[in-house]
Amino acid sequence: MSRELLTVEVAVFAPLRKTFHYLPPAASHSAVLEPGTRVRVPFGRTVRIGVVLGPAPSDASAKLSLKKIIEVIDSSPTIGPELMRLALWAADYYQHPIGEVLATMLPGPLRNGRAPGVRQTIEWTATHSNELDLTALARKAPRQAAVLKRIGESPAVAADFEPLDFDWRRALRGLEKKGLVHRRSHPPSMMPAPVHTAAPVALNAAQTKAAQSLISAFGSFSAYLLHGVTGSGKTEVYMAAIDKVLERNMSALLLVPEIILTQQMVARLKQHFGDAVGVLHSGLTDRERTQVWLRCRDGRVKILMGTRSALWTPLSRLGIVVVDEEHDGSFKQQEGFRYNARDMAIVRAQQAAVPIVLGTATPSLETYLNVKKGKYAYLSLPERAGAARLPKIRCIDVRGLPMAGGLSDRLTCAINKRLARNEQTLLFINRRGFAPVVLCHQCGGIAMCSRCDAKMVWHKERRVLICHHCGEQQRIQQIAPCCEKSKLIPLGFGTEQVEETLNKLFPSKNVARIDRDSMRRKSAMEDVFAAIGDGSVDILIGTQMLAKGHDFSRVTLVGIIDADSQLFSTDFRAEEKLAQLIIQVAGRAGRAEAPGEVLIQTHHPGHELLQMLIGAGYDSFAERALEERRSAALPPYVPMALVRAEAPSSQASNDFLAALANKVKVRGVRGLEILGPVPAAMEKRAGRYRAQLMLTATARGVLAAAVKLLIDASEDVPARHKVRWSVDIDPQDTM
DNA sequence: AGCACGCCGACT
DNA sequence: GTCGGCGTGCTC
Repeated sequence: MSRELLTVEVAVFAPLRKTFHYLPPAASHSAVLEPGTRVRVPFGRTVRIGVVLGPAPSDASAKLSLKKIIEVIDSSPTIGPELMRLALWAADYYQHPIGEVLATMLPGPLRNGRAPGVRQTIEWTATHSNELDLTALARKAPRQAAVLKRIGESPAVAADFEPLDFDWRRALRGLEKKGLVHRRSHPPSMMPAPVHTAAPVALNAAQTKAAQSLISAFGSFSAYLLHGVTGSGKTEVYMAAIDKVLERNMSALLLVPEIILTQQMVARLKQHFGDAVGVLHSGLTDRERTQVWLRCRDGRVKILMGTRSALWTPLSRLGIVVVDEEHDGSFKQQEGFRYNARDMAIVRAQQAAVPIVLGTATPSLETYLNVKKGKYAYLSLPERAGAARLPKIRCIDVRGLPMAGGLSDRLTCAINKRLARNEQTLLFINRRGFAPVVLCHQCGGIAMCSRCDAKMVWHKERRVLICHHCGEQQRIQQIAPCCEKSKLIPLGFGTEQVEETLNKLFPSKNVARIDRDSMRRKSAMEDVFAAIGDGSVDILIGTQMLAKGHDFSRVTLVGIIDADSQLFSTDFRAEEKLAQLIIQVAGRAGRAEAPGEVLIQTHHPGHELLQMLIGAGYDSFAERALEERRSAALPPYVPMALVRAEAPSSQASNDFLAALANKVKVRGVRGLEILGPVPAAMEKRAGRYRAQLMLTATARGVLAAAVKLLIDASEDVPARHKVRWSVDIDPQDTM
């Protein structure tokens, strides 16, 4: 074999748009250097981790003096052929360095070259050695007794003890010492395979039809929009399809937006599928994440439910992909490797030749268009399960109405009615804190962030002013040292203020607030949701955080306190997002027999979007919005890319982007439109000045070529080191 | 991204 | 005379 054949091409974990060639380590045989294998390599003066892409092209390394791989970390590829293919596709589509793409795909420890240490699973068995006296034990050591009771007849594992809200590990140690239990550990692969015994999911006619369509599509790629209002039972359709996937001994990938808010779905899946369910979300430790990843790869997890990054998890014999709430913006990663997990899920399904279903009550305009073009099949669940009816949506024209702390008296009146009937109310305002603007009565000054073009938000409870963009905090006293005795005047209102108003208006009622500030304690969320469930909360006030996923069965009134700020945003997706929010929150009301009502406070009740949405529904709104996008030549009709730059000076960002734009313009790409450079909507953020270049094109290929050209051209722009810049393909927002 | 090389200002 | 500022260039 020739020497060249042994050299391999490696994607080093560095943000470089190049790959590097290495010789195998002395002791190694080339056979183990398959694509996807992790290696430790000398890189400059340091050592880095990288992934083997394949044999190096024979001519490429001729004139280079090659270094040797220090260590081949894996005995078999950590990134299998399917995910390697997806990674290469994504790196090309998003024009992102392949090394960084591969690095983001892996859980932290694997990214750092740690060996995938498989944790042993420990099983606990009761010994029953000497007919123990349970009542005596219960008196002396109630916790140990409770743990022992859990073990019962069959061996128990950690998950069985999780519901116990005390230190059960300690109790187990105690029991072990007494010889009442003993442990046995085995590698997970030795654990008995999870048996799927659940009864079939009960479906109504529409659900059955939808599930049947998915099931009949098994074995080849096809995409579906499952369009169903909240409460129409999309989850049952997924579950019924997944049941059939499991019957074929295949696995399922289920992507969701924000898992903390989808606890109900996790619970239902676990109840139905038991141990075959794995969950990945941002709350896990590195270790937990790696364990789930390994369990998926080894086929122990058959149904993986997770947020964005779960997309990159290896699953043996993938049978179906589900993206729930596909319209949600959180599927798009907003920094680094800016991929859209929903779009990549389509590609993954395509490459794996399996069906994919996108579920939502409010399809994104991208998905709508794909249905119209016939690229996605349309499945709908028109009814709400059970007797529940959809709520009425109405505007409150607040012009000239008396307002208290953001609440019009008409809204207050509606809340009062619910309180009298012992029903719950849900109020939304997309601003945390007490007041978004603070004015000094003495000098008229408005508290601004020193590092951003943004106003400081008053957080009354914490007695600070906070910048919501960079996190900077100022103690209240510091804002206007010249006017120490001055009264501060709050302008506008946030969740804290609305909460205060509600407490004043309804002193005998319970008001709960849900936003990032009130949920800082880890168990806060569970506590509040429990309180809501048992009816001890009368009014709930919160940010969008509240709009996702959770069902509140006793809510009959939803109030949107301020729709106006989103009606007139400069971002081209703002209206779409607001429409989705309104329909999504409407889905939170009136689940049971009691019909719900949605009230939107606005100064512009005649606004076309609101009229359309309320009068004709989301579909009509979407048709109309698509028409506007078409005439404005915006996505989804044209592909778009954004080049973002930030630097310590406004000029540096601007000059750099202008230089890039010129380099591309000189080449005269046909069908390409370059807008900018323009300053970002909030130019200064965290002390850096931001600007952007917007590229649109008549076709994907044109856009891709232009972006490639631009990236190549950046090499000869001397100012490139003065700015931090990135390419964003299919940007979620253009601010 | 690191990391070092390299050429100009204030210090034990 | 040095220590260190961050501009520039490279990493198989």
